Amino acid sequence: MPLDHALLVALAERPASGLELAHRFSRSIGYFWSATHQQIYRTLARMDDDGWLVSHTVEQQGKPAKRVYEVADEGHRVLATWLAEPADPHPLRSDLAVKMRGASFGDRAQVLDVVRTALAEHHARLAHYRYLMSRDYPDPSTLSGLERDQHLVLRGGILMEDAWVAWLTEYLEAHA
Amino acid sequence: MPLDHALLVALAERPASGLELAHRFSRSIGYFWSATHQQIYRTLARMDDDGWLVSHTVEQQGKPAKRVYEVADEGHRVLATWLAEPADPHPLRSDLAVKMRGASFGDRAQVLDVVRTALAEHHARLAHYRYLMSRDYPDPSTLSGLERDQHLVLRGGILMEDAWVAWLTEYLEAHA
DNA sequence: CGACCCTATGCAACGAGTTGCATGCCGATG
DNA sequence: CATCGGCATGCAACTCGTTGCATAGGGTCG
Repeated sequence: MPLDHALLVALAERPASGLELAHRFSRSIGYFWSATHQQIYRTLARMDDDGWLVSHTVEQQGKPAKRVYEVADEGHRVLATWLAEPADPHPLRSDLAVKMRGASFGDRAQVLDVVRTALAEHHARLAHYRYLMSRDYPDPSTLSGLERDQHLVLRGGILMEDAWVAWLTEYLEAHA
Repeated sequence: MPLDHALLVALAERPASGLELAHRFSRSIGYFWSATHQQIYRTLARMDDDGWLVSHTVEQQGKPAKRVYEVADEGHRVLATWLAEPADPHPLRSDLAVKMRGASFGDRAQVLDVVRTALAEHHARLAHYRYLMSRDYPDPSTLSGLERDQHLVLRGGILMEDAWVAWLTEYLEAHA
């Protein structure tokens, strides 16, 4: 599984410590890729062992020292190779879809509540993405390279959330 | 992870053997939820042990006997309870999104090829979903209960694939 | 009839992801 | 000053998912 590669991309964008990565993954990146700090620490240690990364400790004032990782030459090679490989798209894997499909085997009113809660969540995410979009990329036509790609991935998040909102809204209307 | 519950829904719709479920999961259901036969066999055995299912062997002509599972009372209780619980939506977990974001750290032309391949795949899925839609639900307004839910989930698949196609198309156009 | 594929089930081993907990230091709050 | 929360890292145990392989019967094609 390419948590390795997601971390390589994140570290290629900017070197960071384990906890900083955990924060990034629960913010901007994390809307597209989740990971706990455990997983991140373990994976960083392994990639360091394998020579994909180099690390050094950084002393801080008023905080414990942190271990900052950056991508080594070997890591850049691994990343470039992986980027050129075909990506197999895996399906939704969504609890909610299973619940919607199975609603007639339980209390339908309760399932509709679950769907309403999920819809509110997706609305909130969509609003947050739009906020990030206007804050970070007010003028998309001027972007290039890394920033353009980041912008386009955020754009994908918006399209996905739009689709979720449309879907759940349709579901609720059909059961109104 | 709710492979358990996905199987309960599938078996509540219609009792089946392990292999039949594996086939269903690689066809209609599998577009929204993938599972290998291994996983299915193991999970069925555990659910049977736990009393969620009852099973009996069915002799066949010209084929080995199969073990058909159906949902027991306990399984129906578990399913109804689970259906009423809130569902936490987890994010994309998409290799492709990571590759698009990291494209500037590799050979961009190759990444664009990867994206083109994925786009073709999503186009194909979309066409297949539309085919299933017109074949199985030619007149959606007349549906009710289970069939209506199945229809709405397929509809969700179409909306998701639409979003993917739009996203990848935008990405390719931005890098044209 | 031998090779091969399909049905049908399953074991074993591994890798990935989750959960709970532990450590140690610092700063702030009461 | 004692406690609590945040920073920073990590161990251990568990579950979930994947991969490779095994078995055993039957059908088909050259």
